[in-house]
Amino acid sequence: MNNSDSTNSNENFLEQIIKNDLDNGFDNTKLRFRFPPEPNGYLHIGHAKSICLNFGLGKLFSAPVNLRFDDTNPEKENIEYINSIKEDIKWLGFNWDLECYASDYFDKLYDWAIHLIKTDKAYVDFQDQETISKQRGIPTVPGEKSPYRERSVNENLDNFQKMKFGKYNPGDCVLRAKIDMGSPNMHMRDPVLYRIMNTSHHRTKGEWKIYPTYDWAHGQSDFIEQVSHSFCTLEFEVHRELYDWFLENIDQKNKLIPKQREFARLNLSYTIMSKRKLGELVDSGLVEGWDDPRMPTISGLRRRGIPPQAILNFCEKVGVAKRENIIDYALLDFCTREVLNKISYRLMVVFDPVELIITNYDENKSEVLLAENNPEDEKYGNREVSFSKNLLIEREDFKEEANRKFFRLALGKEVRLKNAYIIKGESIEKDNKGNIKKIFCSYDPKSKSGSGSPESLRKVKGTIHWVDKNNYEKISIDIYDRLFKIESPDENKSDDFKAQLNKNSLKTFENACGESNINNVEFDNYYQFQRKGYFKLDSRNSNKKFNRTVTLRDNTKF
RNA sequence: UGGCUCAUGGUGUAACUGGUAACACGUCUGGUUUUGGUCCAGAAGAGUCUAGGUUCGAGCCCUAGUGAGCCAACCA
Repeated sequence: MNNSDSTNSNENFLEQIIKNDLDNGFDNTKLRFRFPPEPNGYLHIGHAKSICLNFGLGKLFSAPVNLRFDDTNPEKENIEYINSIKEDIKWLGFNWDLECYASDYFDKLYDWAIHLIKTDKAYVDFQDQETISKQRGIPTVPGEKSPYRERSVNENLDNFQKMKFGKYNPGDCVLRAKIDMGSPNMHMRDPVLYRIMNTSHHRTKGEWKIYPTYDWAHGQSDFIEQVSHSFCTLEFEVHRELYDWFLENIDQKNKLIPKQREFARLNLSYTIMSKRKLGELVDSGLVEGWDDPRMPTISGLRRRGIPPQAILNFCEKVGVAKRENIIDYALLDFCTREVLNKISYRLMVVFDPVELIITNYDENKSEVLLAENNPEDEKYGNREVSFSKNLLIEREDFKEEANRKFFRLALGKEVRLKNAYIIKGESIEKDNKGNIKKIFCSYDPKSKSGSGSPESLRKVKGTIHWVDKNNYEKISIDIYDRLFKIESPDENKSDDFKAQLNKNSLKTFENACGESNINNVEFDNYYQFQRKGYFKLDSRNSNKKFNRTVTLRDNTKF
């Protein structure tokens, strides 16, 4: 399960940056990383990449990793998201050092803002948002200065304090850094540090009327926590100049200055990574919730039955670089199967049953047969499965006439019943619509599986699963397909991304028939329904509903 | 006055301070198998965006193009 010796042989460019710093004399005891989610939604597989990266670096360099909630926008954030984020990280198996909140630094941030004003590097601007936006210009044309830009320090101090104490209303004014309206980098054209909001914050409640922007809060939070390396995704690359400017201009000396570096975010084919869009799917009821098994959220993957180790392996294989990418969903499937094959308990479940009658089997007889729980690991032991004259098999496992590529049951053809006997198709009975109602076959009494008899050792091409018609349990099964019809729905910038949804992403089998052992399944275990795929008990329903995690690899060619 | 970033088989990632491309997934063969699973063996598939340059030698360095992404929220 842990292929670290083969996959870790190449270090990614962020590891190389850290090693270079170490080689150049950086004190390795000063290494510290952080994972800084905004609590405005649930974490998804893209965040998993970042989590694996940051916490993985922590493990590699024996350095602490903080969990920091970037909670600077109370209008979008809430406690439910905070709790889900913590749960997901723990489920993935990581432990953070400090649990931090940007909101814990609001006082310090305020003091630094005062310092910026006093050093004539920030000012209160009373223009409306639209005017400020226009003045900022466009990337190819320099912006123009705000008429409030040259007000006196005392005036700015006074107004900023009034902002803080609620003397102004939202939209009346903002605090801006005084940097360079002519910079080719738009983020340097006097960015906003504080805006006024009357919204109550989930942690500071009504204490603040002003809230810091991302740019003003993030780097300083890294600094306060003495994070050595602050890794974020590519879109923040243009923010780096501002990140560094703030750190240079706050009144703090002789402390470690964090280094921001950027890597490419993860994209998965046929799904989306935008928290906003995922939230829209939830709000519009198009999915059952953030943890809908079709969602690329960590909670969705968990509910679907993907084990945490599979996600860890996936993130390892995906790598870390600066190139835009779309990862093939097949890679996630591979990682899932690789882990599940080793740890899942096998059961037999018939999804779409048709009756099979063994003509030469005694009507009053029944047997208890032995079946392996996991052929990959004998420690999983065996289970007992009941067998009788009347069975149920998968409708698609029978054909009246079959070509040479069809390895299953057909008239005149032999096939093995998994864990039981070799049978031969003899005849069928149809209803007046032509649907097959019953399949009659004969069995070879000496071919019992595991008996060791020459007959049991005979080579027959196909093996099919079955359940005893006199002893089975009805269960419900949800199977899933890709959420979107197109490979890269996130590329669609418009809001009608929902039009690209795959309407057939969910299919339910209400009347699947499982061997009676299905009564003993446990929620924490993973299961393989033989020949059908991997399944997990659903977390929101009774113990009779399963989610299909992923199919088995299938080379069927007929 | 535009700036920044990226470009290697179908996909993703490698290739140490230059020595004619490797690994994984996927695809295709064959073998084993009481899961058309697993496992085992093997194959095809890029000559590294283009054009120049430096060099004995360039995927790596330089120049110029081309293509893609990001930046003009009081979002993060």
